[in-house]
Amino acid sequence: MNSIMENHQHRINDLVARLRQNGLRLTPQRMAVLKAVIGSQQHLSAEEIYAQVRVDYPMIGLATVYKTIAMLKDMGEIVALNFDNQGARYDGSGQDPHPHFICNRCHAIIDLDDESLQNLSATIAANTGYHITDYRLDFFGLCPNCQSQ
Amino acid sequence: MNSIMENHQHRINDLVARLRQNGLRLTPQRMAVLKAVIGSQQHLSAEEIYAQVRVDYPMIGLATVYKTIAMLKDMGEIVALNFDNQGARYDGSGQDPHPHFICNRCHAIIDLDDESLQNLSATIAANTGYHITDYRLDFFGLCPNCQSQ
DNA sequence: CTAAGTGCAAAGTATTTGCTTAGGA
DNA sequence: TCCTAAGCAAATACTTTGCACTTAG
Repeated sequence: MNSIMENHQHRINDLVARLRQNGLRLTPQRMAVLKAVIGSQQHLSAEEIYAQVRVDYPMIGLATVYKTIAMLKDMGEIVALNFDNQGARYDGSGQDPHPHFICNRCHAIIDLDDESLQNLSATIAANTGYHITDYRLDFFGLCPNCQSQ
Repeated sequence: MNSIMENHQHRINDLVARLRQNGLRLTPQRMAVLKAVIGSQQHLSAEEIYAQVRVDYPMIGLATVYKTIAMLKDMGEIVALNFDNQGARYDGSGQDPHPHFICNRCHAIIDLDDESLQNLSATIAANTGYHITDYRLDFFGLCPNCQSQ
């Protein structure tokens, strides 16, 4: 078992425990949505999650996907990424807040993790007096593949 | 005339020139929307712009406001800020891309301009090979006023 | 004069909600 | 058994579009 799978297994165990703690139920639909989101390096839309979950659970409704997404957001398992156009994409990487790069041509969303950004919030907070709890940073441009076309 | 007003006047002159260049018309509605957005340090929503413009132009339609906003976006005069909930807010500051701070309690949006962020894009671009043309950075937390409550 | 813009209403998206039935604990 | 969650459809919120009339250039 590789480290990514171990990490997923750990998160699933953790999720199960926290559902029980809060009197929430462990349903197949919830497991399926969680696995779809955290099992993908992509940043899926609600429709894409829906399509993927339907492979194994053809009876699931889109509303259930949205409700489960909302629950996972509340639990801090996933993060919604909204952009100016279209609907949200969901980041299930489980990492602390991190920047993203969005390619304007192929629309890929790539997780970034640059050391120089780790202290970003602290620096701003110190300079302004705001109490910062979270941030969102997106870069837009062309990925290497699209640059060469 | 103070520097803010001079700056506004300059932008309006510039806008008029560029409208002419592109065969677009200079209508009272367009002027009113532009003035509402750039004349406010706030980051207004479409509805707020609509309400403000209606003071002087009671006949204007919301669709016209949206169409004008779209035009001003295309011209680079204003920037749309989308968040996870509700509708977009518009930044008419005319500055290069800059970070924002959003208070989770009073929902104020404040323009930031920290020196240490100026070279952010360049640093990331150098480290990753992506060609970065733009960025969006939002900090979330509590403003000083809301911290004390 | 004439093409672009306005204003209205209708259509589109993305997401949420209400309600009845199903199914975990 | 009991109460939360699923599934469906209807509702909502924001924004865009189509079209006949108006108006800036």
